[in-house]
Amino acid sequence: MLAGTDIPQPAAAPRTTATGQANRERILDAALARFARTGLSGTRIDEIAVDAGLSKTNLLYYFRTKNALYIAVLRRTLEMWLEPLRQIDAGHDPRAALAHYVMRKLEAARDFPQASRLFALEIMRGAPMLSGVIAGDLKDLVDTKVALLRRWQIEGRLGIHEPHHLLFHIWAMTQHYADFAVQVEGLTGQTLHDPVFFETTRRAILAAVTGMAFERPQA
Amino acid sequence: MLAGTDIPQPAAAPRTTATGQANRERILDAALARFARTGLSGTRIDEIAVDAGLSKTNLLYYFRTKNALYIAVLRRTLEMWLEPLRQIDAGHDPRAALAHYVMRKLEAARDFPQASRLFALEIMRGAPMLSGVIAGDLKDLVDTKVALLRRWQIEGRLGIHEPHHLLFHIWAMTQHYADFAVQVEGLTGQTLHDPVFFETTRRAILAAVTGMAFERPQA
DNA sequence: GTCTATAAGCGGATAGAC
DNA sequence: GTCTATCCGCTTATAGAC
Repeated sequence: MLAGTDIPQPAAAPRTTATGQANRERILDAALARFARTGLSGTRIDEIAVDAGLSKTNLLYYFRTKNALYIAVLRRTLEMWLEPLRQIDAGHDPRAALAHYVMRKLEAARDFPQASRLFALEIMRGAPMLSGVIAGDLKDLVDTKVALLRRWQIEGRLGIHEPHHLLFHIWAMTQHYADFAVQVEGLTGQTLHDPVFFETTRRAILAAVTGMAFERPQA
Repeated sequence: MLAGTDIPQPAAAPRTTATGQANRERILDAALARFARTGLSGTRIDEIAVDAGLSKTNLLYYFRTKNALYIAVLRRTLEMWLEPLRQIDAGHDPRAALAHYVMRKLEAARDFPQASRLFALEIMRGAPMLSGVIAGDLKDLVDTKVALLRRWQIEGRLGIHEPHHLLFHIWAMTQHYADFAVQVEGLTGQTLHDPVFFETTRRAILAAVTGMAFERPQA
């Protein structure tokens, strides 16, 4: 699942499993919510503890340091972040595959905006904890998908633009609604939780993707 | 320039102008670079001081508190952030206006990525310092441009998608290359400073915009 | 596993001389 | 305007009883 290009594994904390396993989960949930909003340094460990219904000391029993907790959150969220991209595969029609990918990513932006924001913050500060993943697992995955897109191009089933940009732009547009939700809501009064707004957004993104992938380029 | 929906004005600091005005500038530059990377809480005031070639105490002579400095940086950068959008106006052909806007935004992503990141971080933490701007100046500006886009739609010169999304997606795609530059470079080995990469990026974005704005929607 | 201290350090901010 | 010295609060982390 995660190879040598892993997020550094923090010193193991007690895993004796019991009610303690539930605590662990609640801590990770609370930590994700906080870290995704205020970042690593902007988040206080006792805020997380309160959110999780524990004392600060007790939290530190489960995760020895704030940084270890942060890394644990990053690891737990990573798969959710990578997974939708895995689903693009040669078995599908390019158009259907891209439409499906957009749908998955937009659902993720609606249902798990924190995951998007967590990685956005991490990447924006230079990805000190994720550089290995970006250069490793993510790059491998992206390279694979880019190769597939190129094959589709050669077969004439996809437009001429550089496949990397196609992926970047799908990420950019879908994640925008998670990362900048405050701005989107401030300017339109709406969120992806409104089914009509969700659908309008999805169609606009799809039109953009279609423009990149399936239309004849202009002179 | 900035109305009642302003960023809160911090207590005035000495403006006696001299060599001190130059210091002021250097502090603001250094602060922008730091804040745009590590955010308000992740940035230490003495790091900024060192970058600006001053002592921490001396920095605090010019800006009484870290927060006041942060607000000053935000204010100084705001116009750069808003300006490209102002240039879309009725005098232009829709296609040319959008192409010009994409160009401006992508140049900004290349030349002033810090501005983009600064506001991205601020918005992601819930925009505590910018909520007034978003609800005020930015909303007014966006509303004006959206109205223009709608007029173009009625005249049949623009596609059927919600104009807000057109703007959001242009922001998302262009700013992606600033905000996620580390990831883009990690995955492609390239940056917008490479003229070929810049041009390829620009064309892909334009194709997306064209898909949203000028192509017949699919069934 | 959870609690009550408490240590330890960092970083923002002030006082006051020069 | 700039420096030295210092304060003080906040936050992470530990010690050790229950």
